[in-house]
Amino acid sequence: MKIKVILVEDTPSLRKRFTELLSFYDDIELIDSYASGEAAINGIKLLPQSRIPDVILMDIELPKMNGIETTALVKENYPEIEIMMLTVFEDETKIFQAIQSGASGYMLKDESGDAIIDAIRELQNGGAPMSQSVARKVLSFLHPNQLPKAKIHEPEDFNLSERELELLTGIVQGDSYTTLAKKLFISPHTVKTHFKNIYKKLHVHSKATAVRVAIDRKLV
Amino acid sequence: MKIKVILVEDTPSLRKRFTELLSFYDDIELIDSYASGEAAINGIKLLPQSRIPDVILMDIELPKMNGIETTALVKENYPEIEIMMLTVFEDETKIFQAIQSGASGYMLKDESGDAIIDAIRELQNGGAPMSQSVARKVLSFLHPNQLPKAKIHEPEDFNLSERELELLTGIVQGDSYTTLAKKLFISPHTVKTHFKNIYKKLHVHSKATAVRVAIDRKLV
DNA sequence: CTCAATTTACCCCAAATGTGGTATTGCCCT
DNA sequence: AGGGCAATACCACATTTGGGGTAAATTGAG
Repeated sequence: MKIKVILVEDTPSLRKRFTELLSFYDDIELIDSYASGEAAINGIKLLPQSRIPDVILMDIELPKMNGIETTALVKENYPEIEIMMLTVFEDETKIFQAIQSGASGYMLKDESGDAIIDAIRELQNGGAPMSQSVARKVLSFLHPNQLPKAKIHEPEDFNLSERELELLTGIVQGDSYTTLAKKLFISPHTVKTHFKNIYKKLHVHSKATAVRVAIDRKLV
Repeated sequence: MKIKVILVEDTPSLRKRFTELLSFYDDIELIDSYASGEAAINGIKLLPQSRIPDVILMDIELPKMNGIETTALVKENYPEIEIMMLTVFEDETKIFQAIQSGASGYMLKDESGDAIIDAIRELQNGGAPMSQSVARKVLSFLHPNQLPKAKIHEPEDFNLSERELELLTGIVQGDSYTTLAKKLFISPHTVKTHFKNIYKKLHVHSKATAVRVAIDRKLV
């Protein structure tokens, strides 16, 4: 029995690449491909029972309804379909949301064709294929004490300065004032000063609430 | 440069199996093997800098000090060593604790030799190799809809009691121990006791991290 | 009924945090 | 040249927190 696959990808060149890739393997059958989440949702509805896919390759960065929302919708109606996210980004938030929405695989688009094919098979087989760096980040979600520190910010139009955000990120990741001071090569006094200012700007009075606000407002 | 590996495994037959396995690959060098956590801790201390391993293969089921405790100790002193757990069980609690203790790989012992070797390479390379079923379970920790499943299971030591969840909700909302005590009509001492227990279950050591974990894992 | 888990409560003490200050340096902007 | 602001650093002091104990009453399952 071939693994029935559906592709959701808006970039024509990538759609072509994956279509060709899948056609090479005779244990895999590409049922259909769609350029948007809406099209996929509607398209799958029209399929006869025998054509319901086993696996969906889902681009995260889709126009309008993105891959994460689409995944949530698909899983709602077809919980047995396995979904593999495809993306160029290894953004922690996206990874986390993708998993929450019901995806069981998360591969970066720059993986080799072989890796993608293997991942499809593994997914079908009950596994959870992830690109190496993604797997590490997933573990880090469960590992409060040493979360990855990467995090590159874009436009900082907020009240908080760059530095303040850096400090805030630190405490969200569980650092104490002193460890934060060591990490940033500044005095613990300075860290305290920064937090006094951060607290004023966020209108909070404790680390715990600062963490809460930071996460809620997606500051970090 | 060969990948320097240390093996911690108490079963002689398995120690033999892995020792032989590793000897077949010339990009991997078995530095030493130990039959207990204590021996490993002491042995590693005596190694010259140049012989500090890159990877430790750690049996979970060790006598006295188990693999999880040993891992935590090793990572405390050598955070750069990558640790791969080896076990016959795919017990959710063990998986969770292993990750918390600092392991980045988790392979079942019945994997093929090739799979183990690939996993060592992947670990060294920044990945997080996991047996298929383990990877699925890891995702399930992050999947809110499947979390209740953990509750059905055995004494999962990360399952907070009703009351504990109530307390946790309090601090996520910014309460201090004392205000929480007033709200719940209990003594501040009791609040402290609860948090000591909550921290143990969540494997955290501060309000800030507790808040982070609570939100991430959708406990509140 | 009995045992285990939960919830309650207290002691002690070290460490971390929150708040009030003041002050210097360097930078951008006008 | 001067004003504003971000980043740095320090002092002092009260409060909160974290971690080590111990131990009671209550509840629930078997």
